[in-house]
Amino acid sequence: MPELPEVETVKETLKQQIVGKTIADVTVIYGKLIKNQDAESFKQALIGNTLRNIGRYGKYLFFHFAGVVLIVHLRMEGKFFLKPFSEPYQKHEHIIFSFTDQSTLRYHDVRKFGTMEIVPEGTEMEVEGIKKLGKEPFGSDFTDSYIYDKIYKSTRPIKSLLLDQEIVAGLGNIYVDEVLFLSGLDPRRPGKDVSRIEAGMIAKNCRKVLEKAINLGGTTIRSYTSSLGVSGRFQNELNVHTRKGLPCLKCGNSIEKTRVGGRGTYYCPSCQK
DNA sequence: AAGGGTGTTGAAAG
DNA sequence: GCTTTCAACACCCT
Repeated sequence: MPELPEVETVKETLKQQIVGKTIADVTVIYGKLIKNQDAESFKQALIGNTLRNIGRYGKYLFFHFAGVVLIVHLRMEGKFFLKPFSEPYQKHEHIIFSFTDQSTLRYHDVRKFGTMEIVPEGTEMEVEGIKKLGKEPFGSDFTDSYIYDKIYKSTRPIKSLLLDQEIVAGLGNIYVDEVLFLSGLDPRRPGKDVSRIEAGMIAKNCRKVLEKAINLGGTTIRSYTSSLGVSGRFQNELNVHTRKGLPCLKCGNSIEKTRVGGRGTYYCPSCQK
């Protein structure tokens, strides 16, 4: 479930549900999710600690405890479920955080791509993969010039550039397709062939798409189970993504699917040049 | 019914 | 450097 709007939704939901709870125990079933640390020291860093707050940057979640921060990336299919202690473990539940009030937070990840890492408080922005993240599309410094400077020399397709987290933090496959549709740009167009004006359209449409998606609780497609905070409604607003063969909502021509930078890509051949 | 595709990203290869 | 391909893993769809 993980692009910026979905991660934001998870963050907000979890904030309401578990901030203030104290960890009584941690059960690590699949330890490979944990980076730079063994399961035992991971547990010891958390047991007895109270969750103070939850933050987000790009697609990363930050669980703030006293002295340490737990950094989580959901990758392709990571989900959190809040369940009573008595509930038996289910398949694909890899790490269980038990709280002193008998509730448990369970990390569920069919493909096991997600990551968890504990770092000292205050060092979280220096962590590999985070320190190089680009700007999020909110805020006055996310401008046509910011985008243009990042792409104007590149031969890579504009879609790949916008998926690059070092350029825009938080966009993923769904929302990039939507941003390029609204901007009227062919996803295969090389970055060097995108004008400053068009870069401005991209900046504006990133904000538009992400804000709307956040307000609707994100997008839920191909979800096998309902997960905490992931009953999104933005799937009803998609213009191109998942709409192969359906009429373009702007011009009526058929939406096509192709492959750009190894990713499935939906676009309208007549609206996007 | 085997093979390609999947909301991601880092490492390896060219 | 910069760009492209592939691997990590399990499951769904053709």
